[in-house]
Amino acid sequence: MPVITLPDGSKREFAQPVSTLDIAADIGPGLFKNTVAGKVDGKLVDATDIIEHDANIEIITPTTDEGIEIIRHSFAHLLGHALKQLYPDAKMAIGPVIDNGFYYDISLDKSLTPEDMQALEKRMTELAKKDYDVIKKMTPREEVLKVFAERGEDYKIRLVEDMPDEKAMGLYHHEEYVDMCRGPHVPNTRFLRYFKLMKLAGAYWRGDSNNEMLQRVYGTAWASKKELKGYLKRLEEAEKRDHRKIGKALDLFHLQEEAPGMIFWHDKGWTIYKTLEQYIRERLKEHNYEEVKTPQIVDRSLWEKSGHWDKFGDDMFTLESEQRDYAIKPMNCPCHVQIYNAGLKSYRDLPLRMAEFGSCHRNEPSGALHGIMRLRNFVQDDAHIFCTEDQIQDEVSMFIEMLYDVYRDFGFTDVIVKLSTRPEQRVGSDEVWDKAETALADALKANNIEFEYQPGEGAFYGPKLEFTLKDCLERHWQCGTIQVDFSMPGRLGAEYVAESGEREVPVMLHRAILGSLERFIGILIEEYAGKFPAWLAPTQAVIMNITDKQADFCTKTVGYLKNKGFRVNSDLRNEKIGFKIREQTLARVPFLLVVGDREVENGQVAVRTREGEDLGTMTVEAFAELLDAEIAKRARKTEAEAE
RNA sequence: GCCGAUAUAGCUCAGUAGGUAGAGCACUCCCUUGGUAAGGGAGAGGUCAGCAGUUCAAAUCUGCUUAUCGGCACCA
Repeated sequence: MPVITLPDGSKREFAQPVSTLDIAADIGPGLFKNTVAGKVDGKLVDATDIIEHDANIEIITPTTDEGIEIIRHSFAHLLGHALKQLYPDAKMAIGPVIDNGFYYDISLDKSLTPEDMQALEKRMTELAKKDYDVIKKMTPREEVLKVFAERGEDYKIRLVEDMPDEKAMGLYHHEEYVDMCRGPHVPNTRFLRYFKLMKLAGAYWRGDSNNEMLQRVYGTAWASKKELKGYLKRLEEAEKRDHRKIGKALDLFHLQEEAPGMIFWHDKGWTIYKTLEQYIRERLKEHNYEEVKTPQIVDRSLWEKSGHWDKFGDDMFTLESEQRDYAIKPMNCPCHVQIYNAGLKSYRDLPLRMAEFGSCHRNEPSGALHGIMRLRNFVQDDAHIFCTEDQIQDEVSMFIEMLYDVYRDFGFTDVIVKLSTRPEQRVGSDEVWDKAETALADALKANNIEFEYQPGEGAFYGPKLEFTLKDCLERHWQCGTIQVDFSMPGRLGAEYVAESGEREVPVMLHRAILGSLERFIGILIEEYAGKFPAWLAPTQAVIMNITDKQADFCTKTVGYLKNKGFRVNSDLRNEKIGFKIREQTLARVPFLLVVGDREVENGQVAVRTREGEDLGTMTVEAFAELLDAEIAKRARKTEAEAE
């Protein structure tokens, strides 16, 4: 008879096999009511699954991470239940859990509309309120196939066919609706209360664009009303940080129909851009990079040699002139190899670090464009390091340090790092790949950086590290990267004279810290919600007068500060000071300087931050020092803030 | 590229029984010279994304095109 050990170490013995629900009931009615599922010897099971042997049991309640995940998963079934009632012709595909919610992919001739989504939501609520029991039945394979065949669930049958070794599947009966799942699921729909259907979208069956497109319904689900409301509120707040909205509101840039995927930078946005570029330039100098500039348009033959014409031909912008084919460069590396090749190189020249703020054009699929995060024309803080195989690890390690140092200046602490390893189609021997992958991993480990592997996701020419940042809606964007390339130097005839006197082919490391400057600025806008730290702010301070009488003093002060290299403006409009403060605050200017008769008399300015903090009155010289100090801090966080 | 939605003044948005457009903010002018998040008044501003079609009549209905948004696929 099973002896059950609970997480606190206490043991209970039962006269016959029991379920997690039975155990919960034995402990108390409150726990019984809150039992979503069980965890038997570390494995999640349905609350009704029978435990026959001695085991360690944990009871999963809605307030745990596992509990809410199960609830979300069951919401997918509830959506299926409602969908099949409203649209009996729908064929159900998959309905998994995702961050904050769930979705279900279905096949249906009719296109679902937002109104349909409301009706679905209503039906789901009605069904859940019936508090019906969800019945799990382990069902033999043949019967499962029969059930789904009767119900016309073609996709479910294909899913069963995907699991040739499984003899039986868990079928979950939601009244007349049946779904298949590994589980566990909630034992009763009373756990399914706090949710909202969020959006409709298309999605390819099995995630393959060669397959038909299904309709996907997304929902969010939570264990309590408070959490649901909190999530929706967070979403709403996050949307206010959208770089497209702020970019327009702060007059940073715009895009228009005539140049899809390409930016028109306005003065203020371009100021940020230039500051960023100049900053990186300083870092490059510190790390012994040389900077070059290469042509925008290059003859087809070079792209054929590099392999891009074959592999990415359709994604390049091409043009023809005087019976020659050209491509607008989609990347800088082949051009950098041309510079490397100009003049014989010795092993003494390596590592050779060649940087360029290279403007690239790629004809991205229309559906991929996204604000300034994904463009058809962008500039990378690109560089290529030509080195020997033995130098790879040191170079990678130095690069990682440099990258993190830069990211810290922007206040980024949450960086997702991925190591993509050899894909099926690749160049180079396994031995060299081993060496390169190990070099990348070791460099990360040496810097104490957590990372995840992405097996098979490397480029055909070598493995790569990706440094990914998140936007306001938690979408991931790759920014920094370093990639080992065994292929291109050889293809383009790069070589150096080794110590032995023999000619050898160097390895090439492609690397970028910000990635695309445009994307990085997009991320920054969302990270700061438009409140750029002083060193990046397009306007660092605005000086405003109370009445016309102080206009001259303001103009003089602006002149003084501009002379010192600060980005400062005056606001001398015939408006009340409250109005000007409001406007400049909304424009996210970090420092607002107010000048009235009192200040003029003492040769001072009254300083206020955009957060509304009063820094008191001070001399213009004192303010210049304050601003200098603020700029020098960049956006680095103190240790406490970084936590 | 695929599925769906959207496109109205500089900006944010109203405008459902088809009858040649409206608000707030911004802008211009006038009054106001006022100490830390909106002082008052007047005025100007739109080929309703583009192109076809239906109709006596189209911002409104239909089709196509373009762009944008949300996903999917892609991302050298």
